[in-house]
Amino acid sequence: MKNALLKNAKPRKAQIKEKAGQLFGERGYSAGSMRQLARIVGIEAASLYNHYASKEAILSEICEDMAAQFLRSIEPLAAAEMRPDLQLQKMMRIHLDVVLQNRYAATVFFHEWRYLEEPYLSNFKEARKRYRDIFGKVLSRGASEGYFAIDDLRITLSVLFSSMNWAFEQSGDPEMSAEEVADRIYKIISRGILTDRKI
Amino acid sequence: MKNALLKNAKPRKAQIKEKAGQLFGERGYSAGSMRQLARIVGIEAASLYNHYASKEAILSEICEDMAAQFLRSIEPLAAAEMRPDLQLQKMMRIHLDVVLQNRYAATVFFHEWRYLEEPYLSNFKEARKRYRDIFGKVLSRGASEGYFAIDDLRITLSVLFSSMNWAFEQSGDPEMSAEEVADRIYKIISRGILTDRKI
DNA sequence: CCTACCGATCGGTAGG
DNA sequence: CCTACCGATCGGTAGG
Repeated sequence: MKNALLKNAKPRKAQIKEKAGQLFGERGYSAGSMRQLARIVGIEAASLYNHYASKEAILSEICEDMAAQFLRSIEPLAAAEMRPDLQLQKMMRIHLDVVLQNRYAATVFFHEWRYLEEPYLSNFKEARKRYRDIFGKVLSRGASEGYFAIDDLRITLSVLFSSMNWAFEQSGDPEMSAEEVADRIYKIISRGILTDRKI
Repeated sequence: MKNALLKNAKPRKAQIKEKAGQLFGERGYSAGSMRQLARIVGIEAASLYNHYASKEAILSEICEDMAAQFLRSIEPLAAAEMRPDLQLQKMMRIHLDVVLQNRYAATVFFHEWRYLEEPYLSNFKEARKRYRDIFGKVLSRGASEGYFAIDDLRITLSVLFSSMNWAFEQSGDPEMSAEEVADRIYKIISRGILTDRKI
């Protein structure tokens, strides 16, 4: 009986969230209206408010979901003991896998988080920092163990995440798997594009 | 006499464009209204339309300006004959210099161009492609001359531009010069972060 | 989940 | 460059 109630309530809410991710990802949070969202979902605009208290509540849930999924996916691997270069490569594969499997929500997560208000904004930034620090820790350990030469951790992290988060931005359809893309980016960042040839 | 007329007309229009870059960069194009812009400039909203025909006209001019400045800045260097690795490094310095000297407009250029409508959108994309191809050509030449090892040009360009265009995103104030940042990114992309140590 | 509706704000225009 | 104003649309609420 409780199940029956949830069965009616949950899919609609999840559907709203999914379509909102699509709408906000394609048009942007500000430009995508609740009426447009309602039309996509197939209900009236007012009915959206039976599932979410506000437009921002939808955005914050999308961002929180993505933050949780990124963290949940990376944590087992972050705790593993392995060579830092191999660990970094695997973490990049996982990160890009999460991005590719949530392309719309990930776009919102990367682009639209700035429309969050407090306290959502601080929560978001904190989760993002925690995630970033997990990668930072691997880089630091790799440096102290002699695997990595890192001049500036902040810039290295910036290059790492920029490369990963915008890898699927331009192309409409991904011709490559997340793993392929991850490995190609990993190769560039780990070995560089210079050959050994010296002139 | 003609000068006197221009002297009154031009600064106000340039001021609107500058403040619009700031507004659209900070709040986003959709969320930044013409009334907010008017207030920042210090005139009434209706008066903005004496200088620009529409909100989108302001956005398109900001984007066109940036596209022109990027192209104009890089072209002399792109035509020079020099070692491709050194050429790439210098081009990265120039690119980041343009970004840093136009932080707001560059933010709009990177984030808000998608709100352009035709024909502005196609013009924008074409200019961006031309600029991208200039870097692509240097990479290709470097590869064919044995300086670079490039598995996938599209991904390499994506890593290159993502790294550069989001380098100043997180930090409020830039503690580093454009040249310093460019050189650090260049080092990562050219030599990688791996040491030569083999296990 | 819908109908009916709210005040606020939007981009933009007329006319001076 | 301003006052005065337009229709459209916004996020959201009341009440059932």
